[in-house]
Amino acid sequence: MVLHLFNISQFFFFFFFLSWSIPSNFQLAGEHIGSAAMNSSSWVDSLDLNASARSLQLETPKETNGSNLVVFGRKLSVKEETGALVEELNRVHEENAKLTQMLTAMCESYTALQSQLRDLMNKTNVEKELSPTRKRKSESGNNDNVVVGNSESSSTDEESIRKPREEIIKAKISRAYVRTDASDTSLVVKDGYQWRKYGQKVTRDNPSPRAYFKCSFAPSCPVKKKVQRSVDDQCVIVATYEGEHNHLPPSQMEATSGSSRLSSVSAGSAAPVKSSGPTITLDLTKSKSGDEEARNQSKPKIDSPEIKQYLVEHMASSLTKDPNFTAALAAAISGRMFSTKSIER
DNA sequence: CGGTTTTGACCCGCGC
DNA sequence: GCGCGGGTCAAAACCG
Repeated sequence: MVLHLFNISQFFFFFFFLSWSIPSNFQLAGEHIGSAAMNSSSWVDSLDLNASARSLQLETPKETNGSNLVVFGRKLSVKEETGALVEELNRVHEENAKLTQMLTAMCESYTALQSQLRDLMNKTNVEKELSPTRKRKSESGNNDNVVVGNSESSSTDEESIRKPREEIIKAKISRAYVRTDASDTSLVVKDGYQWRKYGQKVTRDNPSPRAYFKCSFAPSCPVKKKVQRSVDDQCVIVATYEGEHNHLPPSQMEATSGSSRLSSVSAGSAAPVKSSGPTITLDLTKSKSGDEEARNQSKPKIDSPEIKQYLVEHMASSLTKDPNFTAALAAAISGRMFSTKSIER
């Protein structure tokens, strides 16, 4: 019975710890989610789950001590327990702060590395894409964005009047390169969003067809994407995104189970068939301010109640999937029921 | 039955 | 003006 009391206190301690530690972590995730993309929630999960597991583990010796006191020592043990919990809480909080600090440093170095990589890829891409002859205006428009969107400011008034909408869209063009199996003919890039294919064309400069997609939330969401295999390397799919989503991904969980994924989600976890190697993904934002755009895309979203709601739900689902947690929860609840019954007597 | 994909037709800008 | 080529539309087919 006392053992169950300890369990229930662990249970509440766990939630207290969770509610204390989560906001700081989430805020941190919000600061860096632009660079870390969708991975941030996963480390938040693992961090908290590990911490909770550790806290449970650390308290197990007390159970044996408490069980010796049985009935008349209950009040005393609860007091001791409270003191120990406060102590433990302080310790865990300190540890959490340290971890947060480490994480911040890690995220900063990650961001720096990513920007370096982006610069490098932009350089090589500009060299590569400026060499072939450009016939179509739409493609040259993309290249204008490669040259850090100079055309937007330097373009003539006539042009801007003629195609104002296009200019706006061009300002938000980004590209993603996804490595897939060459035998995989489907032009599917799983990026967490749902797309509706509305056309396919064989272009002149590339034997492989180009597929045109609109966001499934269209017309409320104006985002489009073009997907085509690279001329140089048939294993590489080039996805060109136009515009910004004004909503959350329908299911970010689905995005992690695809054959080829955007962002740096671990490549080997759930891609049994199609991926021939590690998925190399580079978000080459071609607009004037690539980093700014990435931040703008992420920052307002992480602060929005939808994201918070999603993270809470994600957290809850992760917890319920954890057998240790469910076992502890069941034990705690049953323990609570038994203890209250015995107190009533 | 509703949503998605396919695919030929159409539109539009550009170069000649 | 005409042809070319990229982008889009929309009806039919397909699918769960």
